[in-house]
Amino acid sequence: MPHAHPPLPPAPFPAPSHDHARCVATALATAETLCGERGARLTGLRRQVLELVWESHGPIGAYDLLDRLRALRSGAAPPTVYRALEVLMEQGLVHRINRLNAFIGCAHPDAPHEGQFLICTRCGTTAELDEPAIAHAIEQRARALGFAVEHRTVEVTGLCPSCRPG
Amino acid sequence: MPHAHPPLPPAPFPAPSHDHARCVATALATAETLCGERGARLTGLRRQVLELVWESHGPIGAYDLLDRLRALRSGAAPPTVYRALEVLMEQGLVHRINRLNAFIGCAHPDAPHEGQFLICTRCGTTAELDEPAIAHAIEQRARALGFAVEHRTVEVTGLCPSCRPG
DNA sequence: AGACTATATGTTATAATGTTTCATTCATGA
DNA sequence: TCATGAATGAAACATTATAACATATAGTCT
Repeated sequence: MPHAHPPLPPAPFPAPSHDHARCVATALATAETLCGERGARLTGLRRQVLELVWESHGPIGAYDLLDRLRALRSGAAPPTVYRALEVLMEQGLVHRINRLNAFIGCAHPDAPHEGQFLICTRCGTTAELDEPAIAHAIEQRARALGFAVEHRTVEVTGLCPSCRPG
Repeated sequence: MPHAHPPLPPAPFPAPSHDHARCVATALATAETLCGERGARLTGLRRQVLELVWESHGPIGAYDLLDRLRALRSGAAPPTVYRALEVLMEQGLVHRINRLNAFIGCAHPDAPHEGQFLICTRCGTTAELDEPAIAHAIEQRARALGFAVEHRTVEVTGLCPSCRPG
């Protein structure tokens, strides 16, 4: 059994009608497991924030998260959200989309990585890729210039299969 | 003479000691020419802002620009800078680095394009690439997923040749 | 030139995003 | 149980960006 893949994450662009509650539940369960293995603490607050991030179908801003969090925790303030997000990002459970000043649940949190994102400008649905060809193309050119890569940000906007005409 | 290249822009990572005043002068002259050809108006203000952007060796934030601009125009306010930057970006004379909330002069303003950036985290020097292999790797994967690309953001941090050890 | 028009800039206020600081609470282990 | 460090609460503040409206300037037409 050379390829014992873990259960596959949702397809890059899930059907608009998919059972998103299930995505959320799976993501939370995975997060619990990973944090358990790592000795990281997925506290009530962090779990709530992660759940809110996942409940959004696309990237969601910190202040939108804050609004939603306040329904659960009346005293929530900006640092409440930002601190939780910081930990979640450290654990690779959430990614930041710089272009949008927004956050999204990581589709492949098992191993640390930096995602590559395809962001639909119409419906907001965002697919996370982890495409070696892209990373290699960047790495190769950087190396040729003597540049030692630390972090790669790849954020692509456009129209997802459901939104594009034709 | 099949390849009548325009004068080459500075190498991706210019030596720290290079004559930057010359870079600035060249960039401004090019901007004048391009705007003239296009019927775009490179006003005094826009020219000043473009010059300030170029005078910085790396990406520079809008409020840093504003501080410097105020030495030239006492009444300058945030919109003064942002509006100038907007026009300069429309003309492809300046790029925005989302990761840094900062702006940088475009190295190849002749044709419209989206740059790919290698940003040194130590000295701030930033190289602009326009590497088809990177764009193609992204394009190909997107196409395979049925995603129609509009804009590509590629921002890579790391250490430039002058700053990296060894 | 004079009047008209569109563009550009000045000015003030405000929105949106993100951080610092210090106090308090909570979990954990000696 | 008490000491410790981590997590959260709470208030203020910093940074980045835009909205709205007034004024000025440049280009055009007659």
